[in-house]
Amino acid sequence: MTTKDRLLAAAAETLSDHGIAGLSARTIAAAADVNQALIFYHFGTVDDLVDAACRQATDQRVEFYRAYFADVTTLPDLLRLGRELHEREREMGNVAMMAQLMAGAQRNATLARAGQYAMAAWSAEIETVVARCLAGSPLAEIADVAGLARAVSAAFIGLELYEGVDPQGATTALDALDGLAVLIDVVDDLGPVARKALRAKVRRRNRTA
Amino acid sequence: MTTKDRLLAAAAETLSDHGIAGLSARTIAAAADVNQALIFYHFGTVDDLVDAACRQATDQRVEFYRAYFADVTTLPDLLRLGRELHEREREMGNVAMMAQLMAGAQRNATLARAGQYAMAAWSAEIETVVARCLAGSPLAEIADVAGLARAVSAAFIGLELYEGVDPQGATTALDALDGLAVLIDVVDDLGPVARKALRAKVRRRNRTA
DNA sequence: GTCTATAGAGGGATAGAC
DNA sequence: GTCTATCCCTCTATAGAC
Repeated sequence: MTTKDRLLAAAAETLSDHGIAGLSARTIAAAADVNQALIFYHFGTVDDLVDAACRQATDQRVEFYRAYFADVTTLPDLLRLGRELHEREREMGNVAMMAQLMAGAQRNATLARAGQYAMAAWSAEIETVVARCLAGSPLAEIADVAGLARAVSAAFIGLELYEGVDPQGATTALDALDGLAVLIDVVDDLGPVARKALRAKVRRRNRTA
Repeated sequence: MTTKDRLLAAAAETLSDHGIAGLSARTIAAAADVNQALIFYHFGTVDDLVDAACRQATDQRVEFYRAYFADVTTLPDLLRLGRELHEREREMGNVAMMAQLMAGAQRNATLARAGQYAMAAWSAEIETVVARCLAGSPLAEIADVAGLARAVSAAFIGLELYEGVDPQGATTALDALDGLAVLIDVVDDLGPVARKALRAKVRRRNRTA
């Protein structure tokens, strides 16, 4: 493993372990067991290192899940995978890394670009799966899949942060969202008359919007 | 306005303006136009000041919206108020403050308590309104209102952070969530037979959960 | 590529005058 | 309560030896 790779891995790890407020060239170098000056030799600035590290970490995790996502064709399956992804990435610290990146990105142009990249990568992945699961359901006509995928990604970040301050509350929140899954069945079980009325309602809404 | 009050206001403002990474006794003191040493005289540590500031700011905003919430009795009204609240608090920087607080709270016990307090305050407020709006609807049987209120609060935080890195993406995300509102009508328009089937389905799910 | 050393700025916190 | 001055630490970044 090269020094550059050690630094990239350590930067992502430090971001999730110490948060954006505890991130520094020194803390990253210590985690990588690398001389502090090498950060500036290899990456120029700390921000540029963090930028590269977050992009790489995101690419790796999205790539890892691509195979799992490919198997998902129904919304209940997707919900299960979503919860599994939440648990696993929580342990891996990847969502935490994203959350801290997003917090730092609010007033930092370099991190903002990295944050946008990471959100776009996850959203695109989620979008294709949701679109596949919704094919044939009346929900496909109701939902803006691209927007929904972004909303889900953003909500993940918020839930991760909430879990950090109130784990019990976060569990009840996730359970409540799970519970809403029956709504999907309701729409899918709609008879032809009700479906037609629904379609008309959606059309009316889209015209006024 | 006393020095203490100036510091409280400046701390909340600095947190949203500079982020948790740019927060320091010196930046807060500058924003308050107050001598830096007075932070430690009045609050002991910077964390304790931020803690008090976030609690006070949250109390004030929740109190401000209580009257608006009291008028809301239907879910469409609630959605409108939610979006209005989102816009206004975004300008006021209150959601940004919350988001930065939550990011800092992940590895800081003092901020974690403040974060938990703020989330609980908003969630409690939202919970009572949602419960009122759902009264009489079959949704009341499906939804865990307490958990849902927490999920909504957490999602707000995530959307705020997302908006900071990709405003356009955040708008499509919010629009997509708005679009799902027709699902509420679908359930409310269900006939008695479908309602009974839905109730049975929910009971079955709750038994296995 | 990697190391030590250090410049120069900014950080939390305290002492002590007023 | 408020001020100045200061201690001592950590920060980013660079210079220069190896």
